[in-house]
Amino acid sequence: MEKRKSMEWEQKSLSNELTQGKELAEQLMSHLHHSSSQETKDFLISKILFSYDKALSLLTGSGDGSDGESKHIAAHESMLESPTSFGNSSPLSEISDQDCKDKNVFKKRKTMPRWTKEVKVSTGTGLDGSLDDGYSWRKYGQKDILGTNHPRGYYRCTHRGTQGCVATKQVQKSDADPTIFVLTYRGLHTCSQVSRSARVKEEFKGNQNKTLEVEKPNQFSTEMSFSFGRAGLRVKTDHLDTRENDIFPSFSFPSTPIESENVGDHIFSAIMMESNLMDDYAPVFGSPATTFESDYLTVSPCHVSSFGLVHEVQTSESGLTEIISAPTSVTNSPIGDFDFSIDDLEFHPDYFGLKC
DNA sequence: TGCATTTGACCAAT
DNA sequence: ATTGGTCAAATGCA
Repeated sequence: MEKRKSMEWEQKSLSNELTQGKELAEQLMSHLHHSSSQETKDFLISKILFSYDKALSLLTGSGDGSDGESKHIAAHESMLESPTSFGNSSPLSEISDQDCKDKNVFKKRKTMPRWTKEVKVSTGTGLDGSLDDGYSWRKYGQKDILGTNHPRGYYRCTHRGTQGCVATKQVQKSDADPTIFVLTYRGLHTCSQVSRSARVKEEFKGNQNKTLEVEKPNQFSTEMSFSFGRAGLRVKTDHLDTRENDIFPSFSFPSTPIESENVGDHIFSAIMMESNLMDDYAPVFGSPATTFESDYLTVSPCHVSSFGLVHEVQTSESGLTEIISAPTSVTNSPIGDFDFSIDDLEFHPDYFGLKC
C-alpha cells in the first residue's frame, strides 16, 4: 500500500519534472528567438538538464547520478536551493543566520542553502582580490588551495552581523591567467544594500516615464534595459567608459564615484539577477521593455583597456560562470544595487527557499 | 576607537 | 588523513 502510494507519487513527480522540462525548453526557444543573453540560455539549459536528471533519477530509482553530468546538475541544484530569506518578506531577517549559528556553526556549511556562481574577472592592473560588485565585503579567511598557485580569499557581506546577510564570496586568482580572478558567490544579499535599490527606485518614481537614460560619450555603446517589477526601468548606457565621469550621474547613489571597472561588475550583477530570476518572472522580465542583448555586453577585452564588460558566460560545475573583463581599482559603488527590488518580486520557492 | 584584515586553529566533508 | 571552509584573536589602519 505504501509502496503503491510511493509509486504514484514518483509518477507524479516524474510527470512534473518532464512537464517542467518541456516548459523550460519552450522558454529557451522563446529566448532563442529573442536573442536573449547567453547566460539566460545557459541557465535555462541548466534547468532543463536538472529537470531531466531528476526525471531520470525517478525512473531509475537512483537518487543522484555519478557521471560527469551529475556534477553539473548538482551544482545547479545548489542554485535551485538558493538561499536566503529572499523568500522571506523581511530582507533583514536575522533568523536564518542566527539560528544556524545557534545550532552549530559548522553544521551550517552542510545545511545552508547554497547558490553559487563563479565570476572570472580579469583586472588590468593586477590589483588583487579587490573586485567590487557593488556590495561591501569583509574578508574572513584565506586558504591555500591544493593544486593552485594562488590562495583563495573568503569574503562575507559586511552586514552579516547586523542584518544577518548570508551572502559570501570567494576570490581566487586564476592559475592560467593571473589577471583573471575567479569569484564564487554564495547566497544572495538580504541586507539593506539591497534596499538601496529601493531608494533608487523611489527616485525613479519621480520620473514620469519611469525611464532613465544615461549616456556617455565615446568608445562603444552598451544598452541595457532592466525591468523593475511593474515599473519598467530602462537604463541606457551609451559609450560606457571614462574614469573622469561618474557613471550614471543622475543617480543619487552614495558618494563614491564609480570607477570604470565597477560598471562591468555591476552590469554583471544585473545580468546575474536577470538570468537567475527572469525565468520565473517572465511576465515581468519578459516584457518587451526588457532586453538583455548579449551582443551589447560582449566586448572583447583586448578592445577594452579601461573598462570591463562581460565577454564570456558559461555554465560551470558550481552554477553559472560569468567571465568578466574588469578593470583595476575598486570602490564600493552602488550600481550593483541597481538590482531588482525584492519587494517587487515574488521569489520562486525553488530558487529562494531557505533552510537552516 | 572602531572597523577591516591577517592568520593559525578548528571542524566537517570526503 | 587530507582538504576546504570558518572562526576568532591578534594586528593594522584611518
